[in-house]
Amino acid sequence: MRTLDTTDLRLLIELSRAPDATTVALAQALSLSRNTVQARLVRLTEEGVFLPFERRISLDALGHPLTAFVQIHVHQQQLTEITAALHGIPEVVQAHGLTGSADVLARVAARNAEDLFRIHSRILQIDGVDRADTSLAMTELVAWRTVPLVESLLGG
Amino acid sequence: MRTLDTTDLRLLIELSRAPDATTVALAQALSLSRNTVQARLVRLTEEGVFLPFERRISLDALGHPLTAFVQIHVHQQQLTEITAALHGIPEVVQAHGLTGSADVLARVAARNAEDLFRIHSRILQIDGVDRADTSLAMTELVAWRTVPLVESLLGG
DNA sequence: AGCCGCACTGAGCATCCTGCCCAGGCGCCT
DNA sequence: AGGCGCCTGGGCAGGATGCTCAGTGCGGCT
Repeated sequence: MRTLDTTDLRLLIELSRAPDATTVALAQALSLSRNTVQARLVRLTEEGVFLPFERRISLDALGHPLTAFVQIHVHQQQLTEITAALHGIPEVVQAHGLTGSADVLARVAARNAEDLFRIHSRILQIDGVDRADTSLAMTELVAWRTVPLVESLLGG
Repeated sequence: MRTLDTTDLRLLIELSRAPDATTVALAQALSLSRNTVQARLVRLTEEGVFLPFERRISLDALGHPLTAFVQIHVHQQQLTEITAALHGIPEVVQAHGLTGSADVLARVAARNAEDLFRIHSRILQIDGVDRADTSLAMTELVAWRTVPLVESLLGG
């Protein structure tokens, strides 16, 4: 993958500041020509720099204000089936396979405490799952951010 | 917060399918008038249904292909200062305060193994941090998704 | 030096979208 | 019946889009 240059990074920052800016607005914000911005946007898109729009949908707004992390201990041989089962639970918003012990960290969205309990049980019932420890997220101490990292790449 | 109705949810799904669709395109995709779609989009925006654009920036593309979860044990009295310190580390992409033991789950993006080690050390050096256990994410078994949850709300 | 490739620029043009307005229809609740 | 909220269809000016093309500046290559 090509390394993003300064122009790309500045474009990303400006886009974060004004997600709905027109190409023209972006161009004059960065003191570039419209053609350049347009070409960059196309290239960034083709390179997969932009993750799916899904990521911008608020779980809060969907009536699922609770976030929980479920640490799942599994029989590694059945990881494929377990992954498929997790896909079948819409409240499982994301899941990662971790190093070390054979376990999975799943991120779950729930309506309330009992809803969370229900989902937890459902995960436990998956074949090959040994144990599941749920931790409820109280506060988002650091809200998802990428801009600081982008800025650090700019040599800020 | 108002509960999203069927039209809102369908709009979110269509937006996920075609993030750059024009209002006109969305309107005919949902068999609605342009005015309706426009009004809905404004309302959804005002209600904060759309999270910041930042969330769509790929950490991979930024040259940080490694994702790690750092479980941080802290002195709860100093949580405010610790949070500020975490904000000072650009590689800390997100952090949650968890229930139970007094700890924080931070999500970290790193260039490579040594970079991760460096960040880990930097977290450890924060005043008030007792311990920090890093788990490297090998695979994203379930990539971030919200659409299944939206669909389940539609009664699918 | 001379040449090439690459990226950016500025201009132009037809088409389409946007943001805004208004009048009217329909279902729902009081 | 009347009022309210929401959707529709129409209209309109201004602006954005997608595309093309010629020109320019810069670095690398021979």
